[in-house]
Amino acid sequence: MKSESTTIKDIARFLNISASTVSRALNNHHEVSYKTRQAVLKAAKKLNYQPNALAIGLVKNRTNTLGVLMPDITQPFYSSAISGIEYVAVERGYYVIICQSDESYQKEMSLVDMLNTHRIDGLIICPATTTDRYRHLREISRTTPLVQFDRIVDKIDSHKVVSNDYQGAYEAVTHLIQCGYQRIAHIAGPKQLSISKNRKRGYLKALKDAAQPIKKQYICICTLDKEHMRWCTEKLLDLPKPPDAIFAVNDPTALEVMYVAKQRKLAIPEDIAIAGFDDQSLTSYLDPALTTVSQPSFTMGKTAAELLIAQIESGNTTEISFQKKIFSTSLVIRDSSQRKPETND
Amino acid sequence: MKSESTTIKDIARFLNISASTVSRALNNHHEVSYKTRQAVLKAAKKLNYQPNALAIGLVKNRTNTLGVLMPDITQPFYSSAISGIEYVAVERGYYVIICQSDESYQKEMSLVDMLNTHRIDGLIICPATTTDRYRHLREISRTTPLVQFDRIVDKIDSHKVVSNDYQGAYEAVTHLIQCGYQRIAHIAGPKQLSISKNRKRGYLKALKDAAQPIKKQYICICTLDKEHMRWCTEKLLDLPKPPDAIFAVNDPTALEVMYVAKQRKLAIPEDIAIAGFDDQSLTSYLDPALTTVSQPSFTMGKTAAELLIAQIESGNTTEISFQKKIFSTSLVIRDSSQRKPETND
DNA sequence: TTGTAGGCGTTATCAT
DNA sequence: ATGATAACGCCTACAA
Repeated sequence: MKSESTTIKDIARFLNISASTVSRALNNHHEVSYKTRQAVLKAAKKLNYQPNALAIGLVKNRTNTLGVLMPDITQPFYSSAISGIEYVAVERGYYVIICQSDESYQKEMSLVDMLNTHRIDGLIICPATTTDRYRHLREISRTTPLVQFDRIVDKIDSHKVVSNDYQGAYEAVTHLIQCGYQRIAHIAGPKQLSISKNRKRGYLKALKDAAQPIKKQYICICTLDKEHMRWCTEKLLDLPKPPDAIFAVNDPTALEVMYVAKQRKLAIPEDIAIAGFDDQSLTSYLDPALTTVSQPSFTMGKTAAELLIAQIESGNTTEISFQKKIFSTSLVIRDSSQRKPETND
Repeated sequence: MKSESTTIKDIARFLNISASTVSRALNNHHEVSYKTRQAVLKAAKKLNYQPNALAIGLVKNRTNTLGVLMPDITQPFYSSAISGIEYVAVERGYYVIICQSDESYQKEMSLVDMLNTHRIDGLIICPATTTDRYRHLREISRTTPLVQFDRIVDKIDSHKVVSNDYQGAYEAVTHLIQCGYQRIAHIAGPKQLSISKNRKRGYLKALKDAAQPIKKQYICICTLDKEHMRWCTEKLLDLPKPPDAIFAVNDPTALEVMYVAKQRKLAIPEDIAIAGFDDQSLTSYLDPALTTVSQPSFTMGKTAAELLIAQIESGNTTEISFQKKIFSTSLVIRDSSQRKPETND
């Protein structure tokens, strides 16, 4: 079935010229006569010629292909970032191979391997929640330009693109405090993730700055499994003095908090306020609409691709100075955190 | 940067044997002594050998790679299908290249081209809304196994995987009728899409079977742009006799209907009922929770991959008899369509 | 069991 | 301006 694709040799034979001339004509090498170029292009069209990227990659040692490895492409934050990556990739003549690790360290490693094997020109990666060893990153970064995205490992040298998780969390929690909530809990992400650490730091600092007590039992470390998100929520709500607000490490978690709260017939935001992180597209349609920290995911994706392509095309001549781009977040205040919406109106 | 990857020649030199022996050892060719195989494997590990998929693909004319081309990977229906595809692909030793057309015919064509150029072994495709010519499909299907997914073109020979759109729509509209709604409108998808046609047919048949009048002004053909979804809703609600229920061609559309209805302070489902199609993950969190038609997207993806791989591995010996797998849907009744929830309790 | 040689489709170098 | 040739990394007859 895959047998009869035409090659430059076929074109050459068809026109009674050499394969190298055909190759040159196809690649706009200036040293080929207008006439032959036209003939070649015409023949190529007629014979339905499709270049073989494998062969080209083999000789050029370049594939014009970027790898993108994300934990879960169904999450709007990632899919929006992917759109941003694709946007600049296409513009710059690169193809994109998208992969998802499903938050599995094993799958992540095997995918990095396959991407390496496919000789991608560069990789944008956001590690899985379960990834706590980084040899695969360090190794691929020695041979392939790498950009770390969102969840990063500081000690690994590469460009990095993140948002200001610390600041975003700080603002969200400060907002809750200003709304009068007194017992603000936090469902945090796995400890090894940079975003978890930074968002938790923001949470703690906000409490501290407002002279609110920090209580250990109000902080729950979540694996980010759906089940565990609910379990954490239940645990918090079952405390003798349950929290009156929950700041969740991300929107999927906030959603589960809301689910459990509704099941318990708690009024949101009267009995309990909820805030998330990400600004996923549907959060504004929820009841009540979710207060959350918005990240410029599309722009972040674009930036990651730009850094990556720049590094690829730098030719590696000089030592690269790696950049860490930190994007500002913005707090989106909606109904899930405003105890008395529209009273002073 | 991409220079120093080790090849089988390096291993051969290292061990003072020939490259072909190394190749055989690496591929478990039974005619190689246990001793040399062990030595080769050890050396491969030590030198950190990574096979070059380009070279292998070039000689084998097989890449062990499947292409997946979807309109929009952010929609849960598609991303869930992709997960299903990946699930069986990984199991069977295939890699998956995911692409999205962003509902653009141009992008779709150029992506098909690039996938072809990369010599994928097979393709699973769901065409863009704007795709109304199918030469690219017909052409790639002549050289590459193809599975049409969800939105299909009947006249193009290939395996097909769809859900029973007609039946699903019929059941949804019948449900609305049974709930007592009298003026049921339909926001349909673009005419060229198979799913639009079939869901509309189901809508019409349900009205007919219930002896409800079919009114042209209650049917709105939508491009599936967000703006146009809202515009269609506005148009329907502005009718002298506005509908008391709207059946939307998919969940994103239903969401926009809900948005507009809420803006107009219409009570759902008292003033107007809403039903969608897809059962996207967040629809159950909405206010009110959305009645919708659920499709087994993950299983559909799995099936598509299975059919594709079977065709790839059939060796094309005999003429293939193409299958059309039609999956049953199931109606998920939630609050957006039940005029008096919890009254008889 | 192992080595040699040729080829997969393309580009690049060197001639002509 | 064009052609011949080697090379990219790997596999596979065929030969030894």
